Amino acid sequence: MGRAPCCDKASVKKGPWSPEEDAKLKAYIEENGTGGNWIALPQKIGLKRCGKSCRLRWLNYLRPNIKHGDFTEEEEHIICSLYISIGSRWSIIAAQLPGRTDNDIKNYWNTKLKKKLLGKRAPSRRARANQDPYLAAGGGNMCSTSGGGNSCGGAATAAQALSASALERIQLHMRLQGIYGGSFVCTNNHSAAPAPQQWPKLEALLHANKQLLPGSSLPTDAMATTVSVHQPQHLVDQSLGAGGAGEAAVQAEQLSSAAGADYMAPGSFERQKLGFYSPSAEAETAGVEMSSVPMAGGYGGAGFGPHHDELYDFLYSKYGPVGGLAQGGHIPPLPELQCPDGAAVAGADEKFSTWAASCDYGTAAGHHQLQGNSINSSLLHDYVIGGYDQ
DNA sequence: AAAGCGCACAACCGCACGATA
DNA sequence: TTATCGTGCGGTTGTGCGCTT
Repeated sequence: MGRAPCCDKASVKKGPWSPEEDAKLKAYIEENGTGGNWIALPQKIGLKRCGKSCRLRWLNYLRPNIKHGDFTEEEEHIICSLYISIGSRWSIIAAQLPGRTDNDIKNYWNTKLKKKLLGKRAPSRRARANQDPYLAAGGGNMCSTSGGGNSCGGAATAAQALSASALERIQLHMRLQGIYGGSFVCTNNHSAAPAPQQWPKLEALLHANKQLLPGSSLPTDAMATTVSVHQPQHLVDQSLGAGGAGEAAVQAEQLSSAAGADYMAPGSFERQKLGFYSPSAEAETAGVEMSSVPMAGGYGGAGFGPHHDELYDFLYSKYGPVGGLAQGGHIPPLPELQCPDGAAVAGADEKFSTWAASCDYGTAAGHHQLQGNSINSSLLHDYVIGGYDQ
C-alpha cells in the first residue's frame, strides 16, 4: 500500500517562487512560526504550494541569517574534512557551518569544490544521459538488468556509488595530504571511546565540535557501511571453489558464520562493507573473509584488510576482475588515482597507472597499510593510502 | 547570429524514520 | 500492532545564463 501524497499535486504550484510568495511565507512564519505543521501551512496563508516546498523555501532561502555567496577557505576546509570522514551527510556538515544550508553545501561541493580539489569535471547531464557503457550496462558485468532481484540493479548501483564515493574520498584525502603535508598514515583504535583517531586535521576539528555533532558518537565509516554487493555467477563460483552452487552454499554458510558475512545465493550476496577506518576487529573479520575467499584473478592469501576490500569493490565494479599480471588479472589504467606526493619521485605527476602487484595490504610492526606503488620499477615507491594499528 | 554546451543554483522527488492514533 | 502522517534527508532534475564553436 502506497502512502498518500503530501498534497494534491494537481493543484499546487511548482517552480520558482515569486517575491509575493516569499513575502507571504516569511511574514507568516516570522509572526506565527510554522505551527509544527508544514503540510497545513500553505492553506493557512493561501499559498498554492506543497508544504514540503514551503519548508524547503524557508530553510534554504528565507530563514534569517542564511549566508549566500562564496564560501571561505575555512568553510571549504571544514567541508572537505567532514566529507572525507562522513561522506555526503550534508545536514551534519551544514550543522558545522552556521548560516549554510545542506542544499548550499551540496551544490557547492558538486559544482565547485569537488572539481577544485579532485581536478574532476562533474559529468554534465547531457553526458550523464549517455554514460559510460560500463555503467550503462549496469556496472560492467555486475548486473545486466534492473530491479527484480533483491540486490541486483539498485544494490549494485548503490554499491558502485558508494565505492565511487569512497574512492573520491581516498583521492581527496591524498590530495589534501599533498596540500597540507603530514603523514599519510592514520591510526584507529578498536575501542569506541575515546573517539578513534581519524583523518589528520579532521580529528582536531571533530574534537572541537564534538558537542555540536548529533548523537553521542562521532559518525564514522565503520558505521552505516553495510551494502549489498552483487557479483556475477562466474566470480562467485570462482571465489567459492569449483564445487558448484551446493558446495558454494555450504562454504558460504561457513564463511557467513566465520566472517559475519551474510552470503546469499550465488549471483548476489550481502556482506559487511568495511569502512576506511574500521576498528581492528572489523579488519580481522576482513582478514578472515579475504583470506578465505580467493579473489578473482588470483588475489588471495592473508593480510587483506578493509582498505583493500573497499578498493577492490570499486575496481571490480568498474573494471571487472582485477589481479596481478602474474595471475592473469585485468590491469586497468586508473588515471584518476594520482600520486599525491609526486614531488618525492621523478616525474611529479606520476599516476597509479596500475595496481598490478602494487595494490596490497601490508603489515609492518603491527601497522597495516594499503599501499600502491608505481609500475615504473626504477622508481618503485610505495604510496600508502591508509592504515590502522592493530 | 545561432546552436550547443557547461555551469550554478533552486527546487523537486522519493525514501526512511519517528511519532501518533 | 499497524496504518498513517509529518518531517528530514540526499539525490536528482529544471532552468536560466554565459561562453564557445
